[in-house]
Amino acid sequence: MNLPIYRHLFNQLKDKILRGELKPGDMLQSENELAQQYSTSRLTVRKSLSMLDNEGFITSFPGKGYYIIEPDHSKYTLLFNELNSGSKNNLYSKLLGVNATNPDAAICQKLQISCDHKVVVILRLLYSNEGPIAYDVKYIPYDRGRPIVEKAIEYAALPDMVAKKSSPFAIKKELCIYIEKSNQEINKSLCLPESEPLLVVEQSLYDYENKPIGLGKTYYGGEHGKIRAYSNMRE
Amino acid sequence: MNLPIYRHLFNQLKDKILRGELKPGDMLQSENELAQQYSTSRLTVRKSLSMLDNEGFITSFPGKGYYIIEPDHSKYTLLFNELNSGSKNNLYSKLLGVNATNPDAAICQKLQISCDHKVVVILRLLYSNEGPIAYDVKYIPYDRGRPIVEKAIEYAALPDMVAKKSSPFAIKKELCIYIEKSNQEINKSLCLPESEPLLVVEQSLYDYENKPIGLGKTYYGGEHGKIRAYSNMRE
DNA sequence: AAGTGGTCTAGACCACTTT
DNA sequence: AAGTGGTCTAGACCACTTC
Repeated sequence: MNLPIYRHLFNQLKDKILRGELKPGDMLQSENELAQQYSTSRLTVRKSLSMLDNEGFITSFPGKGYYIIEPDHSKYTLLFNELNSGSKNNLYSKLLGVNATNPDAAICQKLQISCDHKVVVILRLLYSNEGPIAYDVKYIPYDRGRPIVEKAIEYAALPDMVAKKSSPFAIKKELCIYIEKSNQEINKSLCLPESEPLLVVEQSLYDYENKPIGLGKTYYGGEHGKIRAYSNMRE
Repeated sequence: MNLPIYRHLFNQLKDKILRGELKPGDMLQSENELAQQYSTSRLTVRKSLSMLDNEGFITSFPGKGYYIIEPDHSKYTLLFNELNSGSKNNLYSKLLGVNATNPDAAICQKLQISCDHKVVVILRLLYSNEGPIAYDVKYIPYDRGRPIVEKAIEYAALPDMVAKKSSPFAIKKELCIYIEKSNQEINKSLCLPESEPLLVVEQSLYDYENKPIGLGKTYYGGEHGKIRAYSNMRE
């Protein structure tokens, strides 16, 4: 094993917290006390404590000390990629159509453009070996000399479609998950009964100045419409 | 302003990454070079770099150097608390009923208990000033001398209901979001048309040994069924 | 052999809180 | 005044990669 000292101290403290020996509100020993106890330097202790801080277990107040935090039970991590739908490993994409049109008012509003602004609309069907999984629509404002690479249209996820001169880190993303009434064309493409409601994952992308640069709507039907999120302090 | 040195260096590097001056795959200067350039010590430089690492911008390889990461575009943060439904600040809770029963097979399976195991079922209606928002059901296995505080039943979120002797950090949580066919009783409670489908947020809680300790299902109808998630490297 | 990051020491000064 | 965390210095040795 031979863990570094800071790792060892980190594990011990984390363990005490997970076992409930240290509870929210409790104060930790001071840096100097811990350094003495573990026969190490203050810096090494600080390394352990800063890791516990980063992982959301403790916080510190100058002149006072370190305290166990009240955990935030409402925070989850959600992994979403329309081309990599969780459980299904082998997800394929089939291009149904591409065109530049004036979309309806709701889409224009979300993209913060006027109604006469041209928008590239990309329609795709996502399917596995067992059949269709989802119907996918992208709306990308057609302007600013932002080229959309041909290859990307069929096989790329939205963030990669709108990849720009600037940094991929500068993109801000939002998801909104909701039910949409059945849509004749989509339900047909997904081999679903006409009246079946669809689970929509709507993905909005914004650039560095918070301008919308892309909107994606992925429609899931039946058993495929399960979006998962998780939260775990233990790992 | 008078920022500490490590903060200053962190901001400068983060800025270069966000502006695209440093792209994924690029290598950073070495710790020693940066320390010289900024007339500071290696430790101070390392502090800046470890912060960039923590925030997912860079990674390092011993003997090689620091590299800009390819950002993970599929990761989102989702905030969910059945009693604090995002936009609506004032959310009230009305207890509809509590009983100990044997729930159906699907619930038993999710709770990993046999079908004759008693389960506490808590039914609540969540509403704002403008009317009902959601219908909420909790299933809590009735055993192990886990007391459920009376006050908690009406006004607590699931993680607080199953608060235990052990630590609140030890709980593992999962969410699953999906559509469920309309339910006569629920739709009526939510003042919805009989046939309206419902958006379900299913919350599973596990203890330190990965044993299920609680299951919550929150049913949203119509306009209230919008679950949001976000991702932002810029903040 | 030289350079890189990973770990660690033994100090120092500061602003802050507590007594 | 004494103790706390926040910042910082100037070293050191190690394992690793590159040349």
